Amino acid sequence: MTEHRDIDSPVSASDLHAAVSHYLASRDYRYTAGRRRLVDAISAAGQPMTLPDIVAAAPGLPASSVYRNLDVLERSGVVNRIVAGAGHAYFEFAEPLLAHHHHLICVACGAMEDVRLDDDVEERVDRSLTEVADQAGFTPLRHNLDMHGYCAECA
Amino acid sequence: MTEHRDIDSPVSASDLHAAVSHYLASRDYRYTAGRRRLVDAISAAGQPMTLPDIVAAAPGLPASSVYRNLDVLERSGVVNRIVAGAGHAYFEFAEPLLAHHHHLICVACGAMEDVRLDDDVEERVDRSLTEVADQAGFTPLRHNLDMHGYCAECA
DNA sequence: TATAGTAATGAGAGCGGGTCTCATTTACAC
DNA sequence: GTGTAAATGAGACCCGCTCTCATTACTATA
Repeated sequence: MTEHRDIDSPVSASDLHAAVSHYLASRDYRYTAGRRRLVDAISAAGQPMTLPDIVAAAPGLPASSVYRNLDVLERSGVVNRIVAGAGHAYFEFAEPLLAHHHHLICVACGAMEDVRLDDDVEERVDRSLTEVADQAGFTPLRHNLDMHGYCAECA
Repeated sequence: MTEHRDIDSPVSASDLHAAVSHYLASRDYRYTAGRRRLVDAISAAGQPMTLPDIVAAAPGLPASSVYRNLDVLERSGVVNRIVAGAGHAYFEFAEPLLAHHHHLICVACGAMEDVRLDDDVEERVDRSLTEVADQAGFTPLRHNLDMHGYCAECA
């Protein structure tokens, strides 16, 4: 299982399990074998995965358990759920475990690729959004910036 | 049915039907009574609507016809489908009929509000994204920038 | 105005991603 | 060890959405 990561991770692979364990423990969740296999699969992929991707990477895990544990991991801040369009949702590590980034989403085949923007662009977007949110009495948690189009293969 | 629009529309209410008719005709679609009622409902709401919202605003329209006609309107570039998370998708007028904008999405109640950012921020985001897309051999169509958090009522 | 021919409609069955239930198993606390 | 609570797995279930198909409404041509 090769460790491949398009986006630099702030957490080294060796610390990943320790970090996840800590996140889970802070919510009184246990870091069981099944959840460890999930984390391994997502870590090895290095890009957003659907449930079939995950099951393919960790065969034998029943769908109901995978969905439930992805939910637990999401609730604990370990994983983000990306609902891009029709079909399956995508999952990847959440921001503390993976650097802030965005997605190129192919409207033809659904492929999803991680990309980073310049820090100053990020900063300006964040400032602008926060300002607008304030005016609306909205309490920001995170923003979500995706680009939709055709990937290299579908273009 | 009061005409209420959070985001300024580039198309006046009186021209709306003419514009929609033109978009549909360019795809060899007809502007039928049912589709006209859909457009009226979305126009009156002035914010993204789910299917139950639309049926409530235009009672009597069967769900299958509404979904099919929303699909036709989307294919013709009249309407955008916003898949924000679990539950229903949201629909609103597409960019030529509604100024470019983004969304504040409440993670608690699912409410969705339209907001605009400064033009220069938009421009920088677009330039930055296009650059990154080019490097990946990705052909951009549009970008999607949403803020997730708690709305004024759920905060 | 009659007549095709084609698009649109409505009702309901069907699909599929995701969730719930519940009996069983596993892991932590004492 | 023992008691208690969490986690698991299998499958039924839910629900947003799409498909099918018979019927109806347009539209184009003569």
